[in-house]
Amino acid sequence: MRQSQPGQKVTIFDVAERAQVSIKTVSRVVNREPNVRDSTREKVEKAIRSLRYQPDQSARNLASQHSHLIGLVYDDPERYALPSAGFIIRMQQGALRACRAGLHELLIHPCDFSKRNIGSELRSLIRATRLSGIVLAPPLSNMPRVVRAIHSTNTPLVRLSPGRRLAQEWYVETNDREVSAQMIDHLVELGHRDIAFIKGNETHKAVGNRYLGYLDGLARYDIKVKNSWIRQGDNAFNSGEQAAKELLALSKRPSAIFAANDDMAAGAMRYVLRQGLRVPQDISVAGFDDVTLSRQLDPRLTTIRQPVARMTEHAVSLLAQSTTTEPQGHCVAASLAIRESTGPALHSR
Amino acid sequence: MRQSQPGQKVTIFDVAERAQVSIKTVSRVVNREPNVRDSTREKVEKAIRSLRYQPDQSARNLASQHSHLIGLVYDDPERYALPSAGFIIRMQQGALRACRAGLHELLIHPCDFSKRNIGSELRSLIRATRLSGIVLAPPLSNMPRVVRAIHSTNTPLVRLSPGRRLAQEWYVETNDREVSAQMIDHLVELGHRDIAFIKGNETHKAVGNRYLGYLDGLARYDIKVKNSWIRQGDNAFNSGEQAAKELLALSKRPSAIFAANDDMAAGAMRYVLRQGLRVPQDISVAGFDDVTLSRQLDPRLTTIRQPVARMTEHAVSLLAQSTTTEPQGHCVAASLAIRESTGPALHSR
DNA sequence: GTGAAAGCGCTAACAC
DNA sequence: GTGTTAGCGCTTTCAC
Repeated sequence: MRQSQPGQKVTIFDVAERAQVSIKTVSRVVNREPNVRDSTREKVEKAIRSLRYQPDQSARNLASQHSHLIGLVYDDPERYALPSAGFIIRMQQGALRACRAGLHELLIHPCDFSKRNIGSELRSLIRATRLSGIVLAPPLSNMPRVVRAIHSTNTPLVRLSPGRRLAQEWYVETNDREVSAQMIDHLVELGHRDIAFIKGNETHKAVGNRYLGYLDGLARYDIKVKNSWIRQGDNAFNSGEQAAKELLALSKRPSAIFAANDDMAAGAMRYVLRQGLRVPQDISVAGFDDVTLSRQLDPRLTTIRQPVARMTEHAVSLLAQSTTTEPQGHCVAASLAIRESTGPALHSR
Repeated sequence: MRQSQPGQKVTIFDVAERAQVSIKTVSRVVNREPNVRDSTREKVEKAIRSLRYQPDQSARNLASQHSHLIGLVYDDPERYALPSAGFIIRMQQGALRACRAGLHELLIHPCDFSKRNIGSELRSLIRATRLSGIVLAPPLSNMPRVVRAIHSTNTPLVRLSPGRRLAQEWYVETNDREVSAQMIDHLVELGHRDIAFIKGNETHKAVGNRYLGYLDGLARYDIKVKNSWIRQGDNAFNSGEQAAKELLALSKRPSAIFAANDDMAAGAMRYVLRQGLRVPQDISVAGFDDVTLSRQLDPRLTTIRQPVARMTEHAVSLLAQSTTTEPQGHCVAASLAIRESTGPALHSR
């Protein structure tokens, strides 16, 4: 009858009474702890179902001294034109998936990575909410100051795409370097050997790895690196446009342009098209990230799909084991998304 | 000395002792309650600062019977190609801003709006986390089933862009209809009178209002509505492309196309350009939403900027007053973002 | 395997 | 204005 009284909160006591056990046993069942006889477990589960019992998070948090809250901390895109929105959403999706699998909730905490006191901001967040664990996204995951601040609170931390990985730390990364080399494979297969590269912002180590992958790829085919075909961008659309402008102004033009991210690739492609050249007939263009935009461009952009959601999902699930296991890293492989912006090299046809 | 012992948690008792008051007084100060003498307040605040006291959320949640957690519930974009990512990010930004101003944290809860049991899913979320309030985004905010489920839990709810507003309910909306009419003003000023419209998915009432605004705008200039110039889309890029195809096949073509959202406008623009027509010289195109994409198209899309962040921010702050005040609605005005995809009508030059 | 009792750190109700 | 006391609903010892 209890369950039919709405407003009356069903507590662990009600379940215990109904199942004829102690509250501790109910607690064990709820928390999937061992040392419960199967028959007892079933009895309790039945009581839980019939009463529609749901443990009160606040109470369990207070008693257990942690919040069952996972913090997802990333750079605040408010200052940008939101190019990273898709990235953030995918992180959130992955994190939420893992949170639901465990018994966690997700707290999002965007913050301005250029701020001085970001360390104390996070410390204060952690103290107040007693975060059970933190997933830190790049570029914050590359900032020693931030990482140190979190470590000082003893809160389990998993870093996403950390630049330099320290020993004894949890992290999840992707194979930026290897997959970038694979993009070169793809271009070479199409007959390209004159491949330009637009570098991204070097402070983000993972982006730097893409450049290394480009070099790896060229080396694989004994293609000589040509410095004038390597331009420095800053991850933004405009810098891609600018880089393409410089590349097209060269006496010897590349037949393909590979940019360290999609925004720059999009910028480059726009410039190429505006010059009256065709993509991919005259010049192939490839990016990295597979942002939403890449599918909406005309032609649709060949790019590399980062497994952002799966990385973040994995990060959260690592957090769950972090109290019992030794720190470990994990790599989730990215994959090529070959679309219309890359095609056979001119000379090879 | 206490504060120098890391690991030792500073509690309200420590502060009370340090300030020579009772814990209740400390609690009053922390919660900004009245009935504290200024001198006492200062004394307590000083103690708080010197001990670096931070109230424990879990404890306060348990005692106060609510979580200080605001739930932001929206449709899960996982099924889409993430066109709505920017929208979601902006909602989150606004919500976070208001949460920080109040003493709240933000819980995000994307969910699949096509799922049957979404009502019980939310009820269960509410029971478990004791959400202090919910902000419900469209299209969920238009689903009676969902709204009813939340109301049944007595959790304060503010709906974003609710289609039909019920009496005695909290909501925040924008002036879709009026601002759509303003877009017509803009086009008419450019000399257009042959203006087509691509309708969006009608289940989203706010999108329907954009169509009404289109009609309002035409009426304002005594422009006769031409049914063949009104096409039905489904909010997706492809449907915009399709609509443009149909429009261009007409013997009498419109000189401007206004779509109920940016994705459809982008689709339309792509088709127009692919036909070898120029935008805006031959045909003007306008959208609605100001998604990131709209600024990256070539030409950049004239559109309408929804104050999503401000709406959501306002919604969260309404939640804070919801226990003490009568339900009320609020309207945050949208504004035109005039860019390159609209220009003078052909005949007028 | 299971249970009893003692908190977790705070707020709420009421006394002063 | 301020303090006292009793919970909030659970987890954690530790005993059996």
